[in-house]
Amino acid sequence: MNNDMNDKYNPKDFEEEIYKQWEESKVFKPSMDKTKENYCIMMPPPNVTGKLHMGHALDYTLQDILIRFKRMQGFNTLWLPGTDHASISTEMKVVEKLKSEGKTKQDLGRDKFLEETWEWTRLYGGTIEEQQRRLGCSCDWDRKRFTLDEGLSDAVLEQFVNLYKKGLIYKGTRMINYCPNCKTTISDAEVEYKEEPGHLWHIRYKIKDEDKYIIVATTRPETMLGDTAVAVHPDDERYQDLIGKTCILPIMNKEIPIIADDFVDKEFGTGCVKITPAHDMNDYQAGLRHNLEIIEVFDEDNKMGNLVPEYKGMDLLEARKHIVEKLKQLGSLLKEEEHVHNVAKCERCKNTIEPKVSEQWFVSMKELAKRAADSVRNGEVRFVPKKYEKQYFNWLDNIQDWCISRQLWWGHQIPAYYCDDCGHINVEKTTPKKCEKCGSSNIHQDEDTLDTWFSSALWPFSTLGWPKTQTQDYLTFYPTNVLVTGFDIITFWVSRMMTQGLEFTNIPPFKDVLIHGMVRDSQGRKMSKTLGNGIDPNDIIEEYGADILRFSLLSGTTMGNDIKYMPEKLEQASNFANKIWNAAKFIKMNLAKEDEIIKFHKENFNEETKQYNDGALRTEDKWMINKLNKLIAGITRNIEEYDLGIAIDKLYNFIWSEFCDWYIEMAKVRLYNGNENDKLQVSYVLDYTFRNLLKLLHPFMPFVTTKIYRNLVKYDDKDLILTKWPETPEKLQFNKEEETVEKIKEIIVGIRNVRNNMNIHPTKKTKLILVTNKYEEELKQTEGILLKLGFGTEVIIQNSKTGIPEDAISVIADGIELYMPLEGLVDKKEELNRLEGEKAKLEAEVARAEKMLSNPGFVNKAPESKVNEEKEKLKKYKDMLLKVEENISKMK
RNA sequence: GGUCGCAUAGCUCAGCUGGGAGAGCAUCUGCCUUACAAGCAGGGGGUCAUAGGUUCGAGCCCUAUUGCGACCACCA
Repeated sequence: MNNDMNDKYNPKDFEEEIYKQWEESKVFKPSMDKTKENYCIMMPPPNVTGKLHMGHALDYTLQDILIRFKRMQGFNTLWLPGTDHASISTEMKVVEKLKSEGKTKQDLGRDKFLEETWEWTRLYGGTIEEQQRRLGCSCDWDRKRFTLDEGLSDAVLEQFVNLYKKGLIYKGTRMINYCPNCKTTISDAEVEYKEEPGHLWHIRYKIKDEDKYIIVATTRPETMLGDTAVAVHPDDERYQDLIGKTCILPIMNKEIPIIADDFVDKEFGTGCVKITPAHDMNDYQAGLRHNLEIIEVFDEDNKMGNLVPEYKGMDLLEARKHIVEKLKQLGSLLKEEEHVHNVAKCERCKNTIEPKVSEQWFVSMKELAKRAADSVRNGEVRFVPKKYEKQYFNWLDNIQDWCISRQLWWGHQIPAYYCDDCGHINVEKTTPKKCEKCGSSNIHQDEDTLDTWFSSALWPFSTLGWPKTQTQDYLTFYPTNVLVTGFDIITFWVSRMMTQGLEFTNIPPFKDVLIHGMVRDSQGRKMSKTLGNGIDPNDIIEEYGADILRFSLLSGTTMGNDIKYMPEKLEQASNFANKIWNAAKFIKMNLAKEDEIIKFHKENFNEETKQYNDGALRTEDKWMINKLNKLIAGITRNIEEYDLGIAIDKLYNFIWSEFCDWYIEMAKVRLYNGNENDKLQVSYVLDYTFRNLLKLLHPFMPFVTTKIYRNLVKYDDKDLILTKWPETPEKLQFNKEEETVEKIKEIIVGIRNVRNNMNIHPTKKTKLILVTNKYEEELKQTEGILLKLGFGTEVIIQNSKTGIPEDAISVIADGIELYMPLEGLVDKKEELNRLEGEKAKLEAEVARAEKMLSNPGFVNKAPESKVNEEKEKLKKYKDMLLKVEENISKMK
């Protein structure tokens, strides 16, 4: 046994060291044992330059628990880590850095910029990996992947070329979301909407050749320069006479048509909408329907264009002021009212999105999406919890084509090559020498790169070698077993892995999708940089240790619900770790010799029948083992069903209450009585039970359990991480002994209760006189326990109440009466009070049971077992009530 | 606007297919009992949001209402 457990629980002493040992001894790697079932999880790749935050910590903890559990169960497990190149955010960071040096990315040129960015990722890229190690992640670092590494880039090219040749990728002119700050297009999924206060301006446009006006309402008057129509609802009685006429656009003094289109909401504003097809999604669609001209008001840099020279180059908000002023002067502005509206924002940088008409690359999603949705609908893939299916279906059923081209350099450059002579687009994995159509060698590659999620979508199989499908890893681990991620990423990532996985491998990339909630602060707010309310998991690991962080993230949570992060949980977790630590110290200190314990096991446990020899164990040992077996079955089922919060709380309560508070206390009787055989026997069970509890707890708190496990009896050389997950032999059942000890516990609690009530000091001990006709044998076997835990000087078991002093304090249990003679110390009045209280409780119980049993509905319709249960309770409580009443009358 | 979720002890939350309301923290009382005062023992505290319904029986199932939250769509 190691000799290093004398101090207090201090995770700093061993967490990093243990992790290093694990990593060096390669225990995280799959066994590749072909006789075993495979189990694989792909770690959602964090941004390469990211830092570990609470959401990650939760995500990785859940995965690590599942992986460690399956590994212990003997599966051939792979947990594959890696990072994502995160095109926009990484590029933005490098652009920022250049800016601080007074440079732009154009100054450097593409190649130089990419070099710079690689350098940047090398500089900041290792941070999160180190933090994952600190957290205890048991992933196979040798298989680590990066979305821009060679293999994954090849997979991306394969994907693009393949989809293009099938016609599922196309280049087209559409209205897309453009972020003026990131200077790139983004997909629908990357847009979020935020309510913002603004204004609604009512502007009148004169009807041509008439002395009438049509009034439109707009939140963006600066776009009016590009208006090419005014629309009303076709059924709107107010404007029937105007449909088909034209009106004069103020400032531009241009004639534009008044059209009817049913996208117009009659109720909103004036019921008339100005149509600016170049700068609004709906207007664009209307423009297409009515064949309207598309006039761009803004230039490339999102400044005012040259429609009105006076405004050229102006910032948009600046121009808005000028235009509103101008409209006032012209008498065209009728009203300006406060108006709260939803504004599209860039998910990455929070800047306002500018809808823009532009030529981009798209993935045609309809068919792909249908297949992805169906495979969840038909049960091939299961969401846990199920409620998140809705979100998934909602997205896929209403999907738009996916804009995948980005005006960025950091990422996979689009493998499309344009012929400068004939204009043909060549799409190939490698740079073509000649145009496939005209043979010209004047060709150039598309400047744009692909959406980051285009490569992430392949993660479950590109990491295993795809498009090479004959590799051992691919054949062994694909499809993966479970994807663990937050609900916020279902649309971005889960749905895309599903569509691409099904398209390219014909199998869903995972069987289960485990969705967890968000980690919020103690007031339920999102953790954010601007609020400054974020809790840094690295600080917690530093101060409390990884086990504590892991426990605190799981205890008292339900899968899929948000987690309010309470700092108090850290205290609870620390206390728990400390409790286990102390229990370990106690066991280590008092245990019989190791070789004797091993010998005891060999001599008394039959490996074939999985049973103990008669007499090998005492009643309380059997109670402990029986309860342990039930726990093992429960925890195993909980983990398999992803009820990890329930599992850890069960373990907490079991270890603390059943094992520490009861069994260890009972064990002291035999440890301290000077009998070597007793000591050996109880040592064996202490070690056996604790060893199994550590196994159950290991996936949740891997470090402290490993540290302690190394101090227990060594049956073999296996470290805890590789030991076999406990099983529950069906034959090893001690239900009767369990019942007996529960009965003893009931008596002991009764004794403590009474003593506490009467303020009897622990040093004042009493005779314990037990009256029973039912449990004589059981009580004899457990005398020692009663004596120690019941503060007894002597245990006397008898069949009748003869010889018991009248003023003895009584504890009445079902089938057992206990009397404690306390000569003179008893306050008769107090005791009578207490007994009256007991009596009232029992009377209530009797009344309740009688009421149920006198209800013909219950007796006739409830299951027989329930009725019998109630009958037994009634009998029991009536019996106890009788005894209490007897004692009351005796006292009086 | 559409969809979904949540409402249980002072606080944070559990509560499996309906069968006597639980945990942690906080609080109160008594204990330095040879693993642990980061502890031990005991106690108090809940018309399970509201109103109906189904049922012999509802925290749990159904309907409506109220309050909170999330996602999607988006109204110029």
